[in-house]
Amino acid sequence: MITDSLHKIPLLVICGPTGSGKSAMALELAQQIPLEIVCADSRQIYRMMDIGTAKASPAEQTQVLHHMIDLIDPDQEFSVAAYVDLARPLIEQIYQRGKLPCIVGGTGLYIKALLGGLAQLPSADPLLRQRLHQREQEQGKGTLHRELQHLDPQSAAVIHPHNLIRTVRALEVCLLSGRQFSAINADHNFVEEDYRVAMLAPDYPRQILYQRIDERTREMLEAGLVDEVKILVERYGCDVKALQTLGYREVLQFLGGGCNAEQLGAEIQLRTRQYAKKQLTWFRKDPDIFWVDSTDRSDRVMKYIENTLII
RNA sequence: GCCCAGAUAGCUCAGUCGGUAGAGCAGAGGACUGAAAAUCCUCGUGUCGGCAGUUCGAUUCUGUCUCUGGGCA
Repeated sequence: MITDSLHKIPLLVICGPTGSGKSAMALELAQQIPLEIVCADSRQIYRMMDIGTAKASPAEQTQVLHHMIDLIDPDQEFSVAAYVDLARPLIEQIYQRGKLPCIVGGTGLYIKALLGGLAQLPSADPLLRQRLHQREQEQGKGTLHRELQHLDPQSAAVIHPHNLIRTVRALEVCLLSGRQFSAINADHNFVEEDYRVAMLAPDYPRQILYQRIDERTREMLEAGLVDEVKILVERYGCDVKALQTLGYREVLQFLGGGCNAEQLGAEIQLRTRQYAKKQLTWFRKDPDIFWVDSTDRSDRVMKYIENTLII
């Protein structure tokens, strides 16, 4: 058993809410352990979205190699599955190079899928989705959920009728695979274990975290977030999904005259704090995460990493 | 100084024809398997501005005081 686990690739994961200093923690650890960073961030995937996603600076990217950023254009579709497919070989290669792969990011689902694998589900079918949404519009709210109740009662019981996006996805899976969404998931359940994992998350009192977020938002606006959004809109219009990103969405409103400059800052800060809270909900339930007190200057973290990863 | 309108949850306000109150937002908690920075769910006791009066009973009616708008001097 022990030898079996030693055959697995060691993986350091730094997760946690936005603004908690995950990247800083990774860069600091890189000075002690040779590592390469694999971002787990659903928005840093996009090119041209640098300021608002707090992407690592060019200087930081030369200091330590970063992967899984700037992969696609803002008008392209992306998914957890694509993330896992791209990240897994990368992790393997980093390990072959004699470096420790270090996952850094706040997209909980991406990390979960990377570590636990994904069920054998059919991938997204934009046309089918469009048709389903249209049906909901034409035949009234609740139509799709009732349909799901028929095809997959278990999923319907778990997915709230108001949650259209998840209802559509469940229906999509049922229709494309001929099997129940709930049944395929039950077969899998995120239980693959391909890596030896140590998970860290920077820990701050909620109030301090919120202060950090407020400050970082100010910095983003000073750094030209509004101009970044303007360029995106010029090139891709306002309807691309990437512009539904926290911060970008609010700037879009501002550009449309929906609020003034002061309100814009306050609005982004508010929404970012709410997002951080949501991330905390996600990560808190993971018992494997080692929450690192930001004031802790001891070598506890290094010891924890060494013991867990056996490196 | 006079007249009018307000004062109710952290904020904006609704309401109680007299039986101690409720929405939105904020906040907190939660769900999450190819859109996840998305999407969705749950949670509302607060001297109803102070004091006095009428009343079995006042946040509600009356008086008065304080404060905040607006108008007139």
